[in-house]
Amino acid sequence: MKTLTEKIEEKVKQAFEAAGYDPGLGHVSVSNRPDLCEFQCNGAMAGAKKYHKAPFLIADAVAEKLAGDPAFAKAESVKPGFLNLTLSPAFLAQELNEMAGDEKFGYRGEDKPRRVVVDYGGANAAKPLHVGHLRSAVIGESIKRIEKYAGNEVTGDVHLGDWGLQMGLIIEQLRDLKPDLPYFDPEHTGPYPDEPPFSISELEKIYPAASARAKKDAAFAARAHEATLKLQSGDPACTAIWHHIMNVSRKDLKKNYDSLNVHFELWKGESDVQPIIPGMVKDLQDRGIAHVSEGAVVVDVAQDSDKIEIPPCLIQKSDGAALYATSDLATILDREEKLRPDRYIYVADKRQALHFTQVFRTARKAGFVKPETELLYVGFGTMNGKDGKPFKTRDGGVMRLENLVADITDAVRQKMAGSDDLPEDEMEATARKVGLAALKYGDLSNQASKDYVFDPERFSSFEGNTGPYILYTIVRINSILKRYRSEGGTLEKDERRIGAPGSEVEKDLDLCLSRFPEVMETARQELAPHRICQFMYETADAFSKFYTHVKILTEPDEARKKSYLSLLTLVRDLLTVCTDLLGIEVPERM
RNA sequence: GUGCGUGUAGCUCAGCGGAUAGAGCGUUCGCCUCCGGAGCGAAAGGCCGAGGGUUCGAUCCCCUCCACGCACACCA
Repeated sequence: MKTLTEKIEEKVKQAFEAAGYDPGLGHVSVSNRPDLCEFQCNGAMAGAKKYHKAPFLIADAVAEKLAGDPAFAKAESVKPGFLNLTLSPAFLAQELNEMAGDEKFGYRGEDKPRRVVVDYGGANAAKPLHVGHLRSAVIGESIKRIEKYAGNEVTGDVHLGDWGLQMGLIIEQLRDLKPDLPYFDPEHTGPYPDEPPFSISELEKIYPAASARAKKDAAFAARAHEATLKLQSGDPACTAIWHHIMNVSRKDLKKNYDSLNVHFELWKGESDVQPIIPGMVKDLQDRGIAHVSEGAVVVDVAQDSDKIEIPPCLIQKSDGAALYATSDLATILDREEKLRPDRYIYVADKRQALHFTQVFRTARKAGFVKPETELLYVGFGTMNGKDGKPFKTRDGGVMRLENLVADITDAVRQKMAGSDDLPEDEMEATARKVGLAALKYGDLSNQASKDYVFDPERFSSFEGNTGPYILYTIVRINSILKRYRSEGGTLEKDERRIGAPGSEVEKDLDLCLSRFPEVMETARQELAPHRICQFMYETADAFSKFYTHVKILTEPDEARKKSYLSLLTLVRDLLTVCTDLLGIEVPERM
């Protein structure tokens, strides 16, 4: 179905035309003076010059044409040449009923379904998730859900960092810790054990220790480098260890992402694409797209239209090793073969902007993707502490993601202590859900591209524009609906009918809800979850005002009561859809 | 140095060509015999970083400058 603004705009354009003016002037937007009207059109002022006429004369003529339309309670021309539109209550109610009856509440979704790959998460094998991974996971998951809701066929790929020097570091550190393992016995023949030689907690200690050691101990660093090369050339012992690292690590990462309610369709990694790299590099050189420069293989990606100089994309080091860009390019080839995406979305730290420009240009230049394939990059800002600097633990270290979640869950649990008497286990599960909501909403309500200040106290507050407050609103509505049913009331789908608003607060709530399809439209186009957050808060706010001013369950007029309850149902449904789009779960009670 | 990004209320952030620039927190006043007060009503608080320009109209577009952040081939 068409969005409300589109429907109104259509009418206004017709009116412009009927009055003898260019219908293109009839652009309509939500009023920025809600005290005066609900929608506005400023086209008369834009057209004043063209027609050599005072703008208010044009607006007057258009308003006159709109006068008889039952959709409007008022269509008036004001001062310099504004066209102020107020909907008739019946028209507004009709709009809401159409929305309520629609599967996606009036959101059309994408005109034709696309195949979309979302590359997010970006975890590294053998390293615990830390705060740096939070944004990619949370934003990526939300974008993925938004794309799905738009009707697209979406694949999320965690794209693990599983092939770098870290593997060599772990192998060599393990050699020193457990020299008796068969992997380090040069005499060993036959298969290696199936059991991993370490647990996840051991593995998590091995890596940081090795990494720190390599910085001081040049000999150790050289060994690690050597081991990495051996792994990359297929050495059986190194490969066996690598498989253990991957199995242990992947299992743990999956568990951690699951607990964040972040799920990937694919668990690919850089290693998957290694076999096709040599062929790809050769192909690029053969076709003259890549060339050797200072010993390295590069692709020139500068374009004439550039105002600045974009440095060439480096795809092979002078020692022959592949790089970040190389594996990203090979991954594109791989995805083209297996998934044929119409749209690629990369969710990564905004400091990687140049890298993605280079990769995208190379992919296009080499013809790896079709010209119409969209290559998109969502660069997100840093999560800062209250001091405005990147978020750290108290002693200056990197905070593990699970500790961060635990902290915010604690904060939530404390605030919930005085509320409902929930049984212990439900309390725990609820605190967890609310905590995650606090964390995710706190993140997603900011524009992704900007840095933001992480303030657990503020995010976990149950007041104001926060995740917990949104959840509270949903839970509260559910509680009212439940109460109504427990008192014998019924509200089957065919009984639901939202009536014309009978008060200002009700009308405001109606108008707010009616914007959902447009909000979704912009959220998808801009890949901007914060638009959804904004909608949610406005809705929750409008609901609270409505709720305090209108008695619902004690309303004597039965039809009106059902109308209120139908409206509440729609509020609840829309908010629930939105929480789901953000990857937030709603508890039963809180 | 070159380029990109950011600068909006005390703090955290929306808005980004229109009429009186919004919200949350914080502050100050009101409102709990009432469907979950985790709320509602009100007040105070802004040369929208500075200066030019384009426009009937600029927080928004263009130019210059200032401040901060970030990136600039063999890390990912």
